[in-house]
Amino acid sequence: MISSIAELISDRIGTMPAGERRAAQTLIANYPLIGLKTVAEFSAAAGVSSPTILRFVARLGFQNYPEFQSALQDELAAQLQSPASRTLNPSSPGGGAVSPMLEATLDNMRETFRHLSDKQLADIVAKLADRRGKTFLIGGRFTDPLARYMAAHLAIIQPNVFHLAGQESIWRDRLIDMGKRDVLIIFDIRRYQDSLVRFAETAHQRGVQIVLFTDQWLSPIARFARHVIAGRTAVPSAWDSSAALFVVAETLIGAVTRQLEADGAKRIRELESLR
Amino acid sequence: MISSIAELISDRIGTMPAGERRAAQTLIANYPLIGLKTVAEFSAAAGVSSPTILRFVARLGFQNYPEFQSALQDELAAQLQSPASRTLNPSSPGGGAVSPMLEATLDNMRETFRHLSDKQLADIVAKLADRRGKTFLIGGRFTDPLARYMAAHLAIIQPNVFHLAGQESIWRDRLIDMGKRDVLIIFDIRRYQDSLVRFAETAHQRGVQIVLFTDQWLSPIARFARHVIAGRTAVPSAWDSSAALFVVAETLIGAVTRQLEADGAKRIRELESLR
DNA sequence: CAAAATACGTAACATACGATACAGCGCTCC
DNA sequence: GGAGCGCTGTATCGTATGTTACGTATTTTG
Repeated sequence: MISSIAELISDRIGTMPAGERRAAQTLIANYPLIGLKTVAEFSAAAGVSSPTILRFVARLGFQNYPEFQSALQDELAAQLQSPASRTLNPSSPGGGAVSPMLEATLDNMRETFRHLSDKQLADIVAKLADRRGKTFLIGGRFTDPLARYMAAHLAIIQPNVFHLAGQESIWRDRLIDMGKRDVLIIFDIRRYQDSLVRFAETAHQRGVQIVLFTDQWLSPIARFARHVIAGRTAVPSAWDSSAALFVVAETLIGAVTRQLEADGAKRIRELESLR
Repeated sequence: MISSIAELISDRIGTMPAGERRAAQTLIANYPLIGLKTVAEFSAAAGVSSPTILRFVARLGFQNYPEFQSALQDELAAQLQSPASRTLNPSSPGGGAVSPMLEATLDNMRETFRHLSDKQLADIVAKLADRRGKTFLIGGRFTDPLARYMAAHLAIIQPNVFHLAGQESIWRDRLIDMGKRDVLIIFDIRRYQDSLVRFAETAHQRGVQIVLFTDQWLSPIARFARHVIAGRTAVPSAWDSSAALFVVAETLIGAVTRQLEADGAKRIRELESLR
C-alpha cells in the first residue's frame, strides 16, 4: 500500500523518462519543500522545463499542480501533528534489513565516541597540527581507502603528508624517511594484516609516533602505538563496518583544520587566497 | 531575539486590530500550513477578508504575501532538516567541538536514510547483484576513497569489478569497455568535478547505467544517472562530510552480498571454502 | 453626542502562475 | 538505414492569485 507521495515516486520512478526522473530525484533529495514552491522554481532546481514538471505530477496521478501541492501539504500536516513518526520511508520489516544496518551503525558511532575522551582526541590533534615532522598514512585491505581519505584532506592543509600505497616493498623503503618527529597513522581492523604489523614495528623502532585506528579487539599494532582509536565495527552484515572509524577520521580532520586556523598558519591563509 | 515567525506573531499580536488578530490566531492554530495556502483559503479559514490577511502579513514586516510564504518555507526547511543542532557556533577551537560534529553526522545519516526508500535501494541492489555486465567505480577528489572502499568489497563477491584510478585520460580510455549491460558507480559531491561530469556524460551516451552518490544539491551528473543517492554532508567543520554516503555504501555492500548468497552464487560458496 | 479616525470588506485590476499546443530531436524497432 | 514513436523544450494562452482603491461600518475622542 502506498501512503506517502515519496513512496509513490520511488514506486514509479523506474517507469519515468529521464527528464521526469530528474524531477523526481530533486524532489526526493529536498523533500518535500521543492514541491511547495512554484513550478518555475521546481523546474529550475531540477534543471528541466516547466512542462516536464507538470507531466511529472500528472504521471503521479494528480489532476493539476495545485492538487499535488495540497497533497504534499496534507502529508506535512500529518507529520507535524505527530513529531514522533517522522519516518518518511516505512522500512519493510521483512527483506529490507536497511534500518537495522543503520541503527547498528549509529550505535557503533555513539559507542565509539563514548570510549573516546576529548583529551585523547585533543592530544592527537595537537600532535598532527604541531608539525615539524612528516605525516604518513597507511591502511589495510579494506581500510586503506580511509587512509587515503584522511590523507587527501590533511595534505591540503599542511605539507609533508604522504599516503603509502602500492606493494609492501614500496612502503618499506619509505621507512628510511621516517624518524622521531614523524607520525604514522595506521588503519588496521580484523583480520589484522601481518605486513602492517611488521611495518608498524619497524617504524616504532625508528621512533615514529604511531596513531592507530583499529576495532574494539585491538590490532597487535596497539602494542607499538602512541595513540589508539578503537572503533566499533559490528553490524548485521557479512562485513565489518568501518563507518565509526571514518567518522573519527573526519572529526580529526576537522579539528586539525580548526587548530591550524586558530594558529594562524600561513598555509591556511595562502590557501584561502588561492580559492 | 526573534527567530521564528510564530514568535514574531505572538510578540505583536497585542497591537493588532480584531480582524488581523483572528488571522494571527488561526495561523498559530494551524502553524504553519495555513500560511502556505492561498490568501483566499487563509482568509476563509480565519473568517476574514483577503485584504485583512494581506494587512496582517504587512504588519509582520513582509513586503508581500509570497515573501511571507517563502519565510515560512525556509523555517520549515530548517525544522525538517534536523530537529537538533543546526545552529552551532563553529568557533570553539581545538578538540573541544567533538560532540557537535558527531551529532551532526548522526543527523545526516538519519536524514539521508529518511530520504532513501527501501525500494530504491532494492533496485540498486538488484542491478548490482544480477550482473551479466561489469561494474566500474570512480570518485572525485575527496570521494574516490569511497569508490575504492566499495570496489574492494564488491570485487571479492563478484567478478568484473573495476575501480577507475589515476588520471582522467586513463579512465577515459576504459570507456571502450563499457556498454549497456554495465554499471558505473560515481561519487561526486561539491564542488562537482567537470572531469567526472564529462566522463559520466560519455558513459551515459554509451548506454551505461549510472548510480550516483552525491550531496543533497545533486551533482549535474544526476541528469545522466539511473539511480541517485543524495546524502547529507553538512557538518560543523571546514569540510563537508562523506560519512552518510559511506554508510549508504556499506549498506549496499552488505545487501548485495546477502542477495548473492540468497541466489546461491557459486562464487560465494567457493569463497567460503577458500577461507 | 457628534465628529474624526481607524478598521474592514467589496470590487476592480494587474501580474505571475499553471496549463497547453506545437515543433524539434533522439531513440527504438522494423 | 528508414519510419515511427515518444520525450522534451519553446512559446502562447487563460486564469487564478495577490494587490490596491474606495466606500461603509465601527470605534474612539473631545
